[in-house]
Amino acid sequence: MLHSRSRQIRKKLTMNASNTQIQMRKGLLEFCILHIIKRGEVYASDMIEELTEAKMIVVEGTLYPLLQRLKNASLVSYRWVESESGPPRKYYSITEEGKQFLETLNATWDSLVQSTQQITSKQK
Amino acid sequence: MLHSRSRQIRKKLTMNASNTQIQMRKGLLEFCILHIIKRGEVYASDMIEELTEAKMIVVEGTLYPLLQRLKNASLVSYRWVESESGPPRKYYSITEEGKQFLETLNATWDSLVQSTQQITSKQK
DNA sequence: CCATTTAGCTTGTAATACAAGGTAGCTTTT
DNA sequence: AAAAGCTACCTTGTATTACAAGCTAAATGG
Repeated sequence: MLHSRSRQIRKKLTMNASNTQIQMRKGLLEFCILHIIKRGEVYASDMIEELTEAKMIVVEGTLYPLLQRLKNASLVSYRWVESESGPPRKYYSITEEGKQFLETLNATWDSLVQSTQQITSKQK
Repeated sequence: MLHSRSRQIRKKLTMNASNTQIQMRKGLLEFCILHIIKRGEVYASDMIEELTEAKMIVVEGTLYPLLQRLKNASLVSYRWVESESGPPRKYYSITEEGKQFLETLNATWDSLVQSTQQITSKQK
């Protein structure tokens, strides 16, 4: 077998609180990252820091592919910036297209929160 | 080829508002369905009706597997009930375990909303 | 030169929603 | 009674995303 290196077998997580959090987070990260980038040029570590402060967990293996998707969709752009202490960094900015998309995401999120509110607060 | 029957090729949807809504909804349906079932015995069409009223779109192909997952996790149970106009229905109820799980989901959701609020409302 | 840190990236897996079908029971129409 | 229609439940294949667990390369410090 080619990939015989010990990759940990992930436990099945269906219907478990930790998995539910992961599932609920799907799509939300994209929204949050766009908001963070919109506030000003940032690179990956800045983003992770901001998200962590807000208790929104994200790991690098999630963030980098997400940034690539945003870039491919022309919602963000980046430029290389030399660092004073380490390898160069990709600093991201939002594009006009990204700002417009973010507007629709705001509406999507608000609508979703409202729907959920309506369903979960309804009485017998 | 065995499955040569014309199954519509789904358009790639990455970074598109409609897909984002789908992604954001992930995990949320489970939460909403548990809430609906907690309020009293219901069958699939009742659930779809309630969700649709709240503008939370869901199709049967999503709902039935979800109900099976909830059942397998012992979070809900069901009994067959004869209908006056059509085939029998599965009426679902929440279990004790389901109620407890729902409590943790409430916390997960609240926390997620708060994190998102913090990130998306922050100023420069 | 070598170890460490930092930055960016890749691969394989798992979970969920959806599209687009299908089967079977019951009712209504012909 | 047969055909047509509706209702309820279910299945299969695909797409998307997040995660675990790795990797490479640049810069720094000893």
